[in-house]
Amino acid sequence: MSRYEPSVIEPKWRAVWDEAGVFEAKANPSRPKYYVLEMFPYPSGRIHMGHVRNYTMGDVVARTKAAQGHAVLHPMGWDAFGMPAENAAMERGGHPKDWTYSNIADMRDQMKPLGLSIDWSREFATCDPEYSGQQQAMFIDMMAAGLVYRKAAVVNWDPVDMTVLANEQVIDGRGWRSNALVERRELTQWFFKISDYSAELLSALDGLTHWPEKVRLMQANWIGQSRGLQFAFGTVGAPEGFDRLEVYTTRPDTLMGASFAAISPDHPLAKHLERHDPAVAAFVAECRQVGTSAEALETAEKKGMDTGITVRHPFDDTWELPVYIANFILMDYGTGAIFGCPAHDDRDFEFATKYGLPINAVFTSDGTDAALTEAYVPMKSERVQYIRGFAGDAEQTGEAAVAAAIAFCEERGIGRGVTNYRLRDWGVSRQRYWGCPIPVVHCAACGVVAEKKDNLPIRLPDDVTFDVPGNPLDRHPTWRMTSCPQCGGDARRETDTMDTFVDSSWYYARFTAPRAETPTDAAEVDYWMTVDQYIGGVEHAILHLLYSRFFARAMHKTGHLPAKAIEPFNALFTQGMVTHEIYQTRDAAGRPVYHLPEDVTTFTLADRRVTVLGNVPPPDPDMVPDIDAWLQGLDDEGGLVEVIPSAKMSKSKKNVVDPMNIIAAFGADTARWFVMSDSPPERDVEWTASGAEATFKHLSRVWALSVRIAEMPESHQGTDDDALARAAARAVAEVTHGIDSFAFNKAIAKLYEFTNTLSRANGSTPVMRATMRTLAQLMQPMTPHLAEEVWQAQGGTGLVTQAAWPIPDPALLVDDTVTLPIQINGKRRAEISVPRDMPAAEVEKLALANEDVVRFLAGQPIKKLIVVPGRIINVVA
RNA sequence: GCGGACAUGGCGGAACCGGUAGACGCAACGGACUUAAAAUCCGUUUCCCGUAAGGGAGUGAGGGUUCGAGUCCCUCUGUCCGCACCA
Repeated sequence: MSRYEPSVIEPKWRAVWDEAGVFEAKANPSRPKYYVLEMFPYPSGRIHMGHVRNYTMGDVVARTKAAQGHAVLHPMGWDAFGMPAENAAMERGGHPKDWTYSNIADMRDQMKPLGLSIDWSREFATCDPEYSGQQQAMFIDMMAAGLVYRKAAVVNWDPVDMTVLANEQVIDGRGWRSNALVERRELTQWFFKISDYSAELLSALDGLTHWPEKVRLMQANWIGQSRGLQFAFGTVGAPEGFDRLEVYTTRPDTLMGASFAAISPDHPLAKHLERHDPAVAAFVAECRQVGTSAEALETAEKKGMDTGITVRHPFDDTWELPVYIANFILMDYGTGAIFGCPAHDDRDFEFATKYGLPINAVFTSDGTDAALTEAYVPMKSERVQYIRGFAGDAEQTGEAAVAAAIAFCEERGIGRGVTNYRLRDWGVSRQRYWGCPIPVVHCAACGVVAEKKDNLPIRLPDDVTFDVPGNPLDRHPTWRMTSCPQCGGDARRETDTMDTFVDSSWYYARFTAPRAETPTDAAEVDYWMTVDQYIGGVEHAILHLLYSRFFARAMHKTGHLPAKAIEPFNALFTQGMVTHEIYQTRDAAGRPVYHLPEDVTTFTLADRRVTVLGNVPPPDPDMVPDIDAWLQGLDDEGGLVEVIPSAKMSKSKKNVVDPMNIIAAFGADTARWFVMSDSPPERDVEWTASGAEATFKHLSRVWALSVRIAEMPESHQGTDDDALARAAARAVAEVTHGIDSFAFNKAIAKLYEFTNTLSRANGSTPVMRATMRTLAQLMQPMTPHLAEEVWQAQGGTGLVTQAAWPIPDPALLVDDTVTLPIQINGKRRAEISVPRDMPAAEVEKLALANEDVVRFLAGQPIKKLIVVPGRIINVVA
C-alpha cells in the first residue's frame, strides 16, 4: 500500500486492540495506578467536536501514562437521566427510555471509530436500574446519617419544565435548561445538607493545587464566606413572642450610624403581621411578585413599609429605630433581618433617602463630617477616620474596625462573632419522570419512611404518558401505591425524582467497580480513587464539581468511600471549545440568514479575505480593475458573505462540523491531531477546513516517509546518524514534557519539527528506521492508528500502543558547542560559537576580539562586561 | 457594583528562572514539475528605509526597576469570563 488510507488502516488496528483487550483496566499492585476521566456525555444522540476534543485529550493522557508503565483506568459512561428525553417523548411520542438507550447506542457507534483507549467493559448509564438502585441505597444511608432532610421552602419553580430548580440552576433568573423566568413557590422538598460542609468545602480548596485557580476562585465566591456580628435588638411595640429581633451584619463598626432596621417579607415577624394587618398583607404580596431576574432586580425600586414597631439601639436604650419590611432583604441569608446604616451602604442610602431617614457618617476619609450625597463605601483595607466609632482607634482600616467591634460587643454580651455562608442546601426534588426515584414512602401512621434496601432498586414504571404537562408519576394509577416498610400498612410512594446532578456526583466512584452489588467496592475504590486527572468544560466549575466534592464527603461519612477520596478529583483540566466561523448574509428586512460552510467560497483578493455565496471561482484580478466597486456590486446583489469568527458551534447558526463527516473524509487520526494542535487546550480552537486538510496532508507525509524508509536498502550508510540520535532524544524530551504539562499544541509543534528533520536526514538504514519508530511512539497518543502502521512497517515488536515510552539519553540532550549572542548596550550585535564548557574568562576574550564587536565599540572604553554562561554576553560601553 | 483572566506578525500561537522575540502550523507570495490545473517538492514571509551590504523600529498605551523586560512593579485602555439586592 503506498497511499495513506485511514479508512483501511483505522478499523484494522481497532480490531487488533479489541482482540488483545489492551485497554482493559487491571489493578496491578506492582505498578503505579492512573485514573483518567473525562466528564461523561449526555446521550443526545450525536457526538460533536467538543466531545472529540475532550475525549482525545483524556486519551492522550491515558495512552501516555499507560506507555509510561501505569495501570490505567479510562472508562466511559452516560449521564442518561434528564429533561430532553421527556421533551422528546412529549414532542415525538415514544418513551424516554427507548429514546435514551437508542441514543446511547448511536453515540457509542460514533465514538468507537475515534480509537479511544477506553475500557468499554465498565460502561454504564445512570438510568440503568443497577446504577440508580445503588444511588437509592446511598440516599437511604445519607438519610440515616442526617445528610438528607425534607422541608418546606420557597423554591425556584420553572413554569415550563414544571419542576423545581436548585439555586445553581437559575441563571439570571431563568431556568438553566428551559430559559423560562423562574417563579417563587413554597413546596416541601428534599435537600442535601451541603451547608454542613461550607467551611470544609471552602478551606479544602487550598489543597486542590492541580485545579485551575479560576475554578477554585469561582467555588470560593459561590460558597461565599463572610465574618460578622449577630446580635438581637430589643423591640418596642412588637407582638408577643417577638420581643427580640436577631440581625446579622458584616459591618458592626457602623452600628453608630444605624438609622433603621428592616426585615424580609418572608421573615416570621412579617408573616405574623401579614395575618393581622391587611395593609402588610398587601405589601408583602407585592414584594413576592417581583421577579428574581437580574433586570428585574436592577430596576426594582427599594420599597419598604414601616411596621410601627421600633427597636432599641444596643448601645443606648433611649435610641429607638423604626422597623421596616423591605423588599430587598433576603430571608435565607443571615437572619433575614438587618440594621440599616445609610451612610455606608448603597442600598441603605437609597432606602433612607426615599423614606426620609437620618444619614449619619460613622467614618470619613479625612475626619470631617460633611453631608453625604452618596454612600461612602471604602475598601476594607483602606484606612479611614472614625468620627462615631466606639471600638479601637479613630484612624484604622475597616477590617480592623470590624474585628474590634465584634470583640467589643462580645465583651459586653451584645452579640457574637458569626461566620456566614452564601451556600445553601442542595434541593434535589424534581417533579419529573425521567430521573432516579427518591426511595421514600409516605405512611399515614409512620410518616416519611425510607424504603427497605431489599426493595431496591425502585424502578420507574414503563407505562406512562407525556401528553399533558406535569409529573407522570403523579398521574400513574398504581405506581404510587405501596406498603409501608415499617408497619406494612398502605402507603404512598414519593413521586419526586432526584436532580440529575446527583447521578453525576458519584459516577467516577462507580467506574472503579461498575458491577458491584453495593454502591462501591472497598478494595476497588481504595486502589483506583482518587481520579488522577479529570477533564471537562469550565461550565461545570460550580455545579457539578461542587456537588461532587460534597457527595464524596457524604459517601465517606456513610462508608462508601475511603477518607483519601473525599476530594474526588486530584487534578482538573478545563478545556476550551471547538469553534467555527459563521457565514451570514441579510434578508430584505435586515434579519441574518446563515449559510453552511459548503455553500460559501473564500478567496483572497488584493490582500483581502473575501467570502461569497455559492461555488464561485475567484475573479481574475486583471478583469476586476476596481476591486472596491466589484465588492460593492457583489454586496448589493447579496452575494458577499459576512464572516463571524470563532463562534460556538450551533445548529441554528449552521456552523456545526460533524465529526463523522471528518472521520469519513480524513480519518479519526486527522480529527484527533487537529483538535490537539494549534491552540493551547484550555483555550478555544477554531475548526477550519484548510486546517483539517493540512493535518491530513501532514499525516500523509508521515505515511510516505515511513514507506520510503521501509524501502531503503539495508546496506545504506548515511552521514547524519549522530544528528538523528540527538534530534530523537530532544524530540522525546520535549514531546514528553509537552504532554505531561498539558501543552499538547507544543508537543505537536515539536513533532512537526522532528518529522521535518527526519525527512531531510541522510542516515543509515537502521538508524532511520529506529528514528521512525521513535516518531511512531511519540505520535501514538495523538494518532494511534497511523502510529501502529508505522511501527509495524519499521519492524517494531508487538503493538506501539503497548510499547514502553522512550526515555532520552541525557548525554544526547546537551550540545558540545553553544552559540552565544553578544549584546552591546543591550542590543544584539554579533554572535560567537564556543565549546559549552569554555571558562568565562576565555569567552570574554573571544567576544571582545570579535570583529563586529570591535566595529560597534569603535574604541569606546568598556564599563562593564556580563557573561551569562551558555546564554548571552552583554558589553556595556 | 464585586471578583478574576487576558492583550505578541495577515491568522492560531511559541519564547522554561528576566538573556538571540515571532518556534510550529495556517494563509499569502515566488520558483520547479505540468500543454494547463490540481497534487507534490523547493524557497520567501514582523514592519519601515535600502538594488544590496546594512540600518532603524517593534510584544495594547504611558512610566519604572535592571547590564538586559513579551516576562517583574505602578498607572491607564480594551476584550473576555464568573457572581450579583448576600447586609
